Amino acid sequence: MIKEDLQTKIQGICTELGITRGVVLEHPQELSHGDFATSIALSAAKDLRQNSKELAETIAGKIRELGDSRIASVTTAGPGFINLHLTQEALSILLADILEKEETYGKNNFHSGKKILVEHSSPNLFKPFHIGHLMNNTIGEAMTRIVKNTGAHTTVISYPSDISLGIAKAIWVVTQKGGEDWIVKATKGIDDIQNFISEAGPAYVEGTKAYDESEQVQKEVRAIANKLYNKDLDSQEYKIFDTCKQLNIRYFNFVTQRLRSSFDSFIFESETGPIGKQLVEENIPNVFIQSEGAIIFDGEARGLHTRVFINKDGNPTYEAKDLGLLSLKFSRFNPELSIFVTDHEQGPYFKVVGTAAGEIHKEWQEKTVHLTHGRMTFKGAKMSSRLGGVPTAEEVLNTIKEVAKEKFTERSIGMDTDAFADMVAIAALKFSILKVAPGKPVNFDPEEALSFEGDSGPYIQYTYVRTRALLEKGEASGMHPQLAKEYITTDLERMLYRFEEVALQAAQEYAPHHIAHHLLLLAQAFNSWYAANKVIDESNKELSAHRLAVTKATGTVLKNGLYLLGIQTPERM
RNA sequence: GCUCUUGUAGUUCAAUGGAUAGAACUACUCCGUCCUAAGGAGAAAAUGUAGGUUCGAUUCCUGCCAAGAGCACCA
Repeated sequence: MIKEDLQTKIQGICTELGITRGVVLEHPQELSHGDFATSIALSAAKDLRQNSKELAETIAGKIRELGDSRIASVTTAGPGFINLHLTQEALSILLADILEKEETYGKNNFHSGKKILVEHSSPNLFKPFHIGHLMNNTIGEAMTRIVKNTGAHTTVISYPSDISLGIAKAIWVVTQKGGEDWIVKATKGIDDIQNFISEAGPAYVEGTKAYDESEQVQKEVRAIANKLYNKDLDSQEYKIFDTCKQLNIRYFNFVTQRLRSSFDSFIFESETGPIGKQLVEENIPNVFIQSEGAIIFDGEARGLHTRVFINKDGNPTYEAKDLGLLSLKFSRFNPELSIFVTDHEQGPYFKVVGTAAGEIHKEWQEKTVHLTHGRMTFKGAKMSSRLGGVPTAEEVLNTIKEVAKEKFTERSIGMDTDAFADMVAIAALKFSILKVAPGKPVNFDPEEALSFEGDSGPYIQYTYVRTRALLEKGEASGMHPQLAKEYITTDLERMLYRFEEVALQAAQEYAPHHIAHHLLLLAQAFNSWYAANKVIDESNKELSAHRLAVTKATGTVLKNGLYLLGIQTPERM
């Protein structure tokens, strides 16, 4: 990467001058200041007891002496900034690199060869996949792709909750309705997962209500829960549970596929309890201690808060189950880095669990990275839900899709409108999540995301489509993308090569929004350039060929960038 | 109460301690165009508050104010 290369060279010069600080090269906000800039002279001036302006001039002189053919000019500015301008030849080489690599452009080897495990989208089976999961999936999928882009071998898993009192309640409802017979009816006797979910979705809520209202129901539900926990495979209830579980998993796969994400494996909550419990018991009293009849981790003694791992009844709590999950992750997949994504609210909770885990196996804590995302809040309660005000993922997607469809009928595109509307709807939603820095709450304004204007996924898709249309038109006129030997560089060309750096930064900081932000800047630069320059000009074929090459490079970067965000690129819209 | 997170244009978001705090939406002025106007150009608008560290602070530290979250057998 040109940035790293130049940085190393300048670092060498600075070290010779006795500067001990690390040189940081950045892109000045103002493009006219140059392609790269460093403020090393400003920060080092005091150490060396020198005037910062003079020091900047000294360093600039040494950089000029390097005679690097990529550097057009080295200037100093203000109190001691050093600005570098790249030569047109250097930019040409960078552009040619994009054109040559195409879909592989933007890859790096930051995690080359490493085994990385990612867990996200963990659903509560029997509860609908809701708006929160949509957010979790979007971030998890983007991080997976970004990490894969660094050369890692990734394995993606999900951790479905398949056992709880709540699930026993849902099974009770299904049993009341007629058990297996009802399931067959609800699925219309075939594999209609969607219909099953819309029929069975309310069961969870109904079960909770019935449970709260009747002691008899409570007794029956507990009996069911026992059968589930004890894996009473021959019981009617367990069979119903198993059928429902399989259908729910099918549904989960169905929804996540619609979102363009897939999973290599699952670890179920029902697997983690016994393992977690055993781990806790094996580590008394060095990690866990008895307190008030329960087994706890004394977080307060470590500056955190205390949590119960095994309750008075001797059952593992969520804490112990998460410990079991960690254990399974490392024993099954042996990752060098394990990433998982949850709601931001679980941050303090996992800090405690992580600390406890670290006292059992250091690597469990050291190799685990917890990414969190904020809650999604709504502006305007446009999307209703039968489930206590929390819209399901499908309700959200379908609402956006409908609006997208209306837009397309205006345009009348000659292709499958339905699939197409889905693609754009998902882009709008995902982008509105991913343009925000991680960990912050997302204020989702359906109107804004649906407007498809400004900072949006569809805006970038549209820009990409524009590049495709130009290239097609060029081909039709017999003009092929070809960089000119000499040309006047534009801001657009100077932005394209930065994508490599951005993709790396996103991986290093676990921050997909850097990519989203860069794509917006690039799309804007391209659209300005497009408005100011006629790309296909029959009277100047050489210039047209060059501009087509720049267009092609832009399209490549936009496409690769959207891919890393988990967003599809249409060829026409 | 204790702990943590967050306060940036009217709104939604950016900004590894650097140059004139960058976009988008909205309101305002233009471009009906010829390669896709889901576009482009222009003008207006912001760092919660009081200190501190620094050549330089939206960024680091402290107090205050405001919002959100977590804090014992739920998940």
